Order: sequence, then structure tokens, then C-alpha cells
Amino acid sequence: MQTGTAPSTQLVRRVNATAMLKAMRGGGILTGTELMAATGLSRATVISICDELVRLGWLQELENQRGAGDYVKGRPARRFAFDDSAASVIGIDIGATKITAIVADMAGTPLSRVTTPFRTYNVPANERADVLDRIAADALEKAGVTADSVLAVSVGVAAPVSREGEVLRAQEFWKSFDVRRIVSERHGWHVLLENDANLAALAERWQGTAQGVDNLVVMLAGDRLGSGILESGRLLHGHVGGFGELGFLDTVDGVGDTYGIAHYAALWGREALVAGAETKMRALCGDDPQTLTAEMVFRAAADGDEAAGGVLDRMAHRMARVVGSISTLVNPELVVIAGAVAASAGSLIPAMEQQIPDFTFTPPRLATSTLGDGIVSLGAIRHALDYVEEHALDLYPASASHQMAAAGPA
Amino acid sequence: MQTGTAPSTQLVRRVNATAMLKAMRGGGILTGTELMAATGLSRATVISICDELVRLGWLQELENQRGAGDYVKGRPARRFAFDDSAASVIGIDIGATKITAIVADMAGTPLSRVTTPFRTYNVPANERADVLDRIAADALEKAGVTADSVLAVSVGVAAPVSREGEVLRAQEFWKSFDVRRIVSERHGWHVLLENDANLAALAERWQGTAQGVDNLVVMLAGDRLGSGILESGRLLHGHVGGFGELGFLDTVDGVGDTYGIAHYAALWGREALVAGAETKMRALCGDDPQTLTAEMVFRAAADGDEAAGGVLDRMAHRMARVVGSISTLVNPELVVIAGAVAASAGSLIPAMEQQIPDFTFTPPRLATSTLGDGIVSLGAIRHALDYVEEHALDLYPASASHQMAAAGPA
DNA sequence: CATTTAAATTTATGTACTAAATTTAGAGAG
DNA sequence: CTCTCTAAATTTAGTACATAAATTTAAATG
Repeated sequence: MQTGTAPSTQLVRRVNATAMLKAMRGGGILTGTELMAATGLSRATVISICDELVRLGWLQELENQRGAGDYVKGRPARRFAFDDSAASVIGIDIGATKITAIVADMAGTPLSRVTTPFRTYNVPANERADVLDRIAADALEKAGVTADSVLAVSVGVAAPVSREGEVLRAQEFWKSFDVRRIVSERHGWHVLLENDANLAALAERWQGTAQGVDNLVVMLAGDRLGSGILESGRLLHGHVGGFGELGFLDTVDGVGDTYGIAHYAALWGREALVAGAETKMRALCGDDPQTLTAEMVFRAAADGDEAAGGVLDRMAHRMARVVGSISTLVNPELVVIAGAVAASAGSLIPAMEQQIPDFTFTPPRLATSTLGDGIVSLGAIRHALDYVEEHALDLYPASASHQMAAAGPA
Repeated sequence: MQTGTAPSTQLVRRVNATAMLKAMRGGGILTGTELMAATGLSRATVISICDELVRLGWLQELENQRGAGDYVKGRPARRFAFDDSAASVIGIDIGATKITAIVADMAGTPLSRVTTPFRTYNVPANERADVLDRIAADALEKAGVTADSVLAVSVGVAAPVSREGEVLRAQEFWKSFDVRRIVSERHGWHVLLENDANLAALAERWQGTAQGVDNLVVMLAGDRLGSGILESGRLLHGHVGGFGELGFLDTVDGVGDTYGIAHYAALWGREALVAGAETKMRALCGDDPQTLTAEMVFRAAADGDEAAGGVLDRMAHRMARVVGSISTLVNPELVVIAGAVAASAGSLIPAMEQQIPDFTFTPPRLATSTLGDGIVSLGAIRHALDYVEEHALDLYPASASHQMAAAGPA
């Protein structure tokens, strides 16, 4: 008698295998007994799933039994470890002036990082996919990783992106051709697209100041303001990806537009120079207001300069209004300021903290990002890893590819 | 040999039983064959789960076989129907001046509705739970339903409520005692608390204009503005329930505070009267500006009155700014205006639709609610039903209570 | 009353788990 | 070097829950 198995029955195996994989990912080297405790499954089940995951290429069984030396009596436990090098992912940040790509293993450890200057405007359409290709190839080579070990690529762009990966306002980089499809077809990679601020939020919760924070706003506050919002640990997108857009600041008192900290620091610093203020900023920029950068203003202020300090006071007030208005509507536990100026912006926090209660009944905690320049590409890594982890049982690590044919319908 | 079964094994039965229940809830009278198509399960499984759900009290098997007459040949199919009267839920809206309670069956059909005037301010603490008790008892009696058939009660309040049901700013109704616990203990009901605008959003998506809309903003726009936000079909709460609070409007140009349509319609109407305008509003309020209501202003404007029309133009502009700023950040597909003024506010929509693109790049569709006064209590019904449906397999309908003892650990 | 037919039941299998009994791989004692 | 001890792996038996195919069943009808 021929019999079959319903999808619903295989669900149990899937659920348990996923739980095992999750336990192994964070757990270093684990024995069957430890996995029983971690998953609540019986030894027979744990071992059988481990064997299967080894066969699939996600786990490695270590030869070196009894390595940890926790015990010495009894039959040595089999020791399994998640194979961090089983597969890799690529995170790409397409900024206004440069592209950054990071290749990482399954542990999220960056194996290489490549940055190329690039203007997203005015680039012939047929060159664009090639640029992506080249930087990905460079990063892979530098990482010493083959293209077929890549299971997902996540790309961050400075535009709204819907849950389905459609880019709104595609007139810039994406106009008239589908990067996703092209790159995907060339290499067989799964390509994800996401908004850059959203990726920054993922990065910040993963490795930054916001670890364990489920209701989070990350502000990219460089030249322009943008925000990524996590609620209950989920990224918010809205109807067509616009969730977190800050255009409403145009009509907010004391804010007026969406220019960021870097923009106004430089602008207001220049104004002070032109007005003839006696300030350390003058020396820093060689008395040429046009070369004054935000970073110089922060440096002068840190050095006790009064004019620069005045610029930062004004900035803190402006940002308190920005963060206050967002926090009223969104009620985050924490707001992280990220982007190019994050390293300097720490000096704004005390004044902001003091003023934010004037603008919201639910003031959030404030912090600046410590993740630096790579925050978006790091978030892209996390985004790609999320995808691979969720679909691990449907994907085949390169290390297992030679066994795929042998496995067959068995 | 003693054996047991892991929770993970029972998962399959749970998943399938839940799928069956869901198929039955919407499906009217269904046969085994129809359920096989709906769930993808085999006949044996479908029938076995049906038998179990009948035993639990959620389904009824109809005596009247072959009622529909779709076919006449062959063995008559057993016919099952979800028992709408298996259990009931209560939805309560605690407003500023009155409390409304609706009792509904599992189909969501209201069986009774009771409203009591009540000021939430300045009421002795010990009276508050009693008020809730009394109105619930009234509504149950009017519905002809016993208290033990109630499986969940949802209460809407005009304050932020966290995911866990904690009320922020508890100084009003909730100060110094835990309604949830008291009501729950008295009757054994599961009591849920939620923000009123959030419940309105649930109602609007359930039975209103927003059916099928997953990214939705519902504005309660009576005397004060409040909003409930659904993203991907999920209610947003933020850290302590403040998601959707509109206090930031205080600093938005041309808005300035969170007063609602009713407030400003009456206010601006009075201003016109005091300024001596020749207007039909004068007759409607008996030449006493203090008795002028928003409703009179809308009526006069509909009647072609120029001064009242001017008030509404100003209102549309103000609301366009409100909706525009929210829509930029939240990017909903649809914004529904609800609350006491919704019935009249339809006349504001065309002007708002015209102006909103000035304030957001992602203008949503606009609509007014047709659900009227009961929108919050209706949303509370939906909220309670959501809870019961999710936990159906752990709850016992009253109709099955006599079988609970007999079932035992079997 | 036999035939037809669609559905319900029954029977045989298969997957995936748990629990208990048994075996096994090393460590250490005699 | 063999024996004992022990913790883990493996094997065996049993349970839950599903499918598929064979069989039975309950009307409708010629």
C-alpha cells in the first residue's frame, strides 16, 4: 500500500530542526545532552536532527571529543558546532557618493569590506548592475569566499522600500532596470532590498547600543534626516515602504526641513564665520568658510569654542524637537542617532535629554551609534542573515552541495 | 512501557484543529468534503477533528442531512456548522461622558447594547468597578446570555495602553485600582484593555470602510484627536502603548494642538457669530453662540451657508495638515475619520484630498467611518473575538462545560 | 429490490516523537 | 592488562497523528 505524509506532519520536524539550528547558532560547541536541555527534545530526536543538519551542511561534528573537559567519565559526548563558514552573505550600502560591501559568514563576522566612490546620479543605466557586480566580486575575493557559498545579498538604498522589495521614487539609482533581478540571475543569489535607515536599525539592535530593545528608532542624521523604526522587534514599512519618512518635519516649528546634523553644523558654523565671530573654527578651515565641515565645528566646540558651542546648542534644540515629535507618535524605548556625525554627536545628547520632555510625554532614552560608517552595510548583513536563517532548511550551503545529488528523493 | 508525547508532537493536531475552526467560522454549513478542500487534510483527519470540535462545543453537527440539495445521490454528507452561540464576548467603551457595552456572539453579531452616562473624572474609586459590573450585567441580561458563556471582555479607554494591557497616565479612570483584576476575578472573565482609537481601527477594518486594508490609520476626531494605527494588519503600541499619540501636532504649523473637528467647528462657528456674520447658524442656535454645536455648523454649511462653509474650508485645511503629517511618517494606504463627527465630516473629504499632496509624498486614500457611535465598542468586540479565536482550543464554551469533567485526562 | 453513488469507516502504513532498556567508549582502579 | 564505572549513544517498544486505499453505508432511483 502506497502511503504519503501530509505537509502538516513534516511541520513538526521543521519546527524542531529550526529550534535546533537556532540553539546551535548561538551556542558554540554543544553536546547532545546540552541540546536536550536547550530544546526540550529527547536525546533520540536531538541526535537524529543533528545528523540530518550535518548532512545538510549546517553543522559540523567535531572529531575532538571531550574537548571541553567538563567531565571525564562515561562515554564521550558527540560534539556539534554550527558551521559558521557553511555559507556567506553580502551586505551592500549604496550611498549618495559611495558603495560599501561587506562579506560575512553565518556568524555575522565580516570577512572583508570594500568601498568604492560612486555617484548614484547620472550613471548610465547599463553600468549600474556592473558596479554592483564588481564590488561584490571584489569583496568575495578579498574574503576568500566563492560566489556559490553566498545564500543572500541585502542592498540598502536611501529611498523607501516596500516589504516586497519595491523601491519607491525609483528615479535615482533604480530607474528603468531591475537590479534585483539582474544580480539575482547572474549569480543565483537571493537579493533583498531595504531602506538604509531600516538596515541601520537592524544593525543597531544587533551589535550596537540598542541590543535587546524592541521598540527602537534609529535616525540617520548626516546631511539628511532619515529614520528606521522597529516596533515589537519588527521593521515598519507601511503601504509602500514610506514608514519612517520625515518629510512632515517641514511643517514642524523650529525644524522646517529634513536637513541633518552635518548640514546645519556646517551651515551655521559658516554663518558665524561670515558674521565675523572670533572663533577657533576660523583656524580649522584656513579662514575659508566654504571648506568648514561639521566635524570641525564639533571639534572646536569640544575645545571650548564659544561660537561653535552656540551652534551645537542650537542643534541640540532642533534635534530635541525632531526626536520629540517622532517619539510622541512612535513611542520608542530608545532613539539612536547614527550616520556620519554619530561619533561627534554624543555632545548633543545631554542638552537634548533636557529639552525632549518639552516636546513629548513619553521621552525615550537617547544614544549615539558606535557602529560608525559601516552601520548600513552591517545592517544589510543582519538582514541577509535573517533571511538565510529563516529559510535555512530550504537552502543548501555550498559545503553540502556535492551531497545534494546523492541525497535525491531517497 | 510508559511513554509520553512531546508538546511538539501535539502541535500538528493543534495547527490542524485551528485551521479547521477557522475554515468553519467563515464557512456557514460545511461537509467533510468541503472541509477537505478548504484545509487540504484527508477525510479521516477532517472527520476526526470535527468530532473533537463538536465534543469541545465549538461546532454543531446538523441533524438535517442533505439540506442544501447540492446533490441527491450517494451517502448523505455529515453537515457541520460553527456554533455562533457557543460563547459570547463583551466589548466596552469607556468614554469621557458615557460607557457603552455590547454583548456579541462568536459570529460578532451584537446581541445587545447598553449605554450609561458616566463621568470618568471625580468618581469614587470603589464605584468604578461596580459601574462596569452593572453595565455588563445589564447587557448580558438584555442579550439573554449567561455570564459563564462570556470568554473575553475587551475594554477601550481614551489613554495609551501597552501591549500587556497596562494603562499609561492612569490618573483618570484607572488610578489606584486594577479594574482588570477585579472584574476578571469576580466573573472568571478574561479582561483585555486597549486604547479606544486602536479598537476603532480594528472595527473599521472588520466591518467598516477599511476591509482588507492592512496599513491603516483611524482618527478619532471628535473633541480631541486620537489615532489608531495598523501596520501589516497589526496594531502598533510602541514601548508603553503611546504609538499613535498626536501630541506632536502642538508644534505643527497650522495645527498647534490636538483639539478635534467638533471642538473647532463649534469654536470657529461661534467666532463667526460673535463677529456679527449674517449666517444660518444664528437661527440654528437660537442666537446664543454658547449653544452652537459642530453639528449645526455642518448642517448650515450643507444648506449653503457661506460663513459655515468658511469654517469647514478652514477645517479641511487643518485636517489636511494633520493627516498629511501623520501619513508621511506612517504611510498608510487609507485614513479613516471616525468619531462623533464622522457622519458629517464627509463634506471635508474633497478639500482634504486636494490639499494633502501639499503635505506628503505618499497621500493615502481618505474616508469617513460609517460605523457611528459604537465604533469603539464594536472594535472591542473584534478585539475580544481575536483573543477567543486564538485561544479557542484552550477555552471551553459554556455549551461544553458539562463535558469537561467527563473528559478528564482520558 | 438491485444498482448507483458519494460519503463515512476501517485497515494498513508511514513519520516523528518519547521513554526505557541496552550497548558503547573511554577513564581510572586493581 | 583487565575490570568496573559512567555518561552518552543506540536500540527497541510504544504513542500520536497523519495519509491512502479498501470497504461499508445510507439514501435515491430505475
